[in-house]
Amino acid sequence: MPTVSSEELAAAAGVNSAKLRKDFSYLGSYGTRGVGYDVEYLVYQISRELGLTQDWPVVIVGIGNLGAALANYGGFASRGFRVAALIDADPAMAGKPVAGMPVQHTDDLEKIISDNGVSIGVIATPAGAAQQVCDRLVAAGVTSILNFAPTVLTVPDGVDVRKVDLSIELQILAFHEQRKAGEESAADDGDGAAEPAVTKAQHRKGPDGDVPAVMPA
Amino acid sequence: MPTVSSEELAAAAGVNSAKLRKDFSYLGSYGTRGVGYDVEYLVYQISRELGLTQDWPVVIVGIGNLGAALANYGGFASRGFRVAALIDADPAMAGKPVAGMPVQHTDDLEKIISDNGVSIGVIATPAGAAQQVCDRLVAAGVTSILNFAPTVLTVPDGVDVRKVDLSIELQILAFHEQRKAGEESAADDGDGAAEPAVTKAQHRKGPDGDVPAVMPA
DNA sequence: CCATCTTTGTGCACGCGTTCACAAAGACAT
DNA sequence: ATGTCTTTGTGAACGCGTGCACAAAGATGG
Repeated sequence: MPTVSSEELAAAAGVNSAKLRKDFSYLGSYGTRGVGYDVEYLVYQISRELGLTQDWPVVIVGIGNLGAALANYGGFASRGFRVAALIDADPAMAGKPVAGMPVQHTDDLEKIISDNGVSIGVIATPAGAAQQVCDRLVAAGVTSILNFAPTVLTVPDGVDVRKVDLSIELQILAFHEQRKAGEESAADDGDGAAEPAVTKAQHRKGPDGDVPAVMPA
Repeated sequence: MPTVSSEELAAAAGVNSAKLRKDFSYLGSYGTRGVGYDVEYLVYQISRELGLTQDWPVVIVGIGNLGAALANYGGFASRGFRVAALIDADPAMAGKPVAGMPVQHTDDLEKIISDNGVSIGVIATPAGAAQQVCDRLVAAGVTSILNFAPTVLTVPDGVDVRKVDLSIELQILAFHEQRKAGEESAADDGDGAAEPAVTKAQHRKGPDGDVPAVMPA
């Protein structure tokens, strides 16, 4: 029986082994003292807790470049997601195959949701259409929405929304890039993690008090 | 002079006003006691600290659906990013316009990076090509990489990498969805934030000890 | 010029998550 | 069976971030 110790896993993941053990204990993944964790059992338990063993039908609304990219994305299937339908408002798109699947028209949205028992919807429409699409998804029974449109969606209680802003990650990189350029000496640890600008305030109200210490010249 | 108080901003953002004031103090954004913060000055300071006032030329490598979607994404320009070039390995793509810009061939990658002074690269290639592209970007002088390919990239010290996994957000939604379905009674607070599975361990090593309390039946 | 009022900036305390450290548990050898 | 060795599971301590509460600062009015 192949096993791993919390120490090995922690080293591989770069975290503290005690924390890892405590986290596992929350999931009830009992290991064997003196041996470690049964790999296969552990994988199964974590997969199950994360919902990876379940089949999640999703619909993608808005089949532009992004929608098509999502439809083709291989990572979904392996995580338990199944693209049940592609929906677009453009009549010219209807029937056209994308990722080996015909695009359906927005008119049939409610029927598609209901027929496939979809509870998760992905919105990849332009900003202007997002709220309207969202409302229809919710009305049709969708209770979780992943929003790629640059709009903040309003939803009733009980519906989860997560917004993906493709430029935020880029901004974080630019932020670090700026700091690299600003202070050539004080080297960044470069672990890629977002970190607070300064650890301790360094306020001076003196002559040049309007240029805070943390700012690049 | 239009101003805002920390109290107003905190209410709008849904956070504690003291925390907001403390955060601002780290940036050196001095407000005026009895009045609040000068809106214009505040916006400028935060923009500057975040690097929004700077011009960041970026290249996008891999102009498939996702690359094209990124090239067309409007959110970049408004955040200080400028798409300096689109690069693809397919000779058939070369010269073809995407988002009003001709796609260039991978052969010219190094020259493009250097000519435009690019320090941030976006990888939207298939998984197989990502590491190779990454190596060339780094060798050409790129020090920050945004990776959309489903691979973990290896880079030398001093280079920042951020990986965007489009299915992670979906997985978080599915996780909550699963919990909604599992325990109809114990209602989720529905704030959309990721939260720990349980707040306190509830271990029992009894007869049915292999079914942890947090697991759905 | 003084009093009053508003809002900032921050010391301090609280609470939560992480880490330490160890007892308990099981494997394995003798 | 008994002892030793390894690794888990977890109580307790530590550290850090958040929130409270208040003194300081400046505006505003009499």
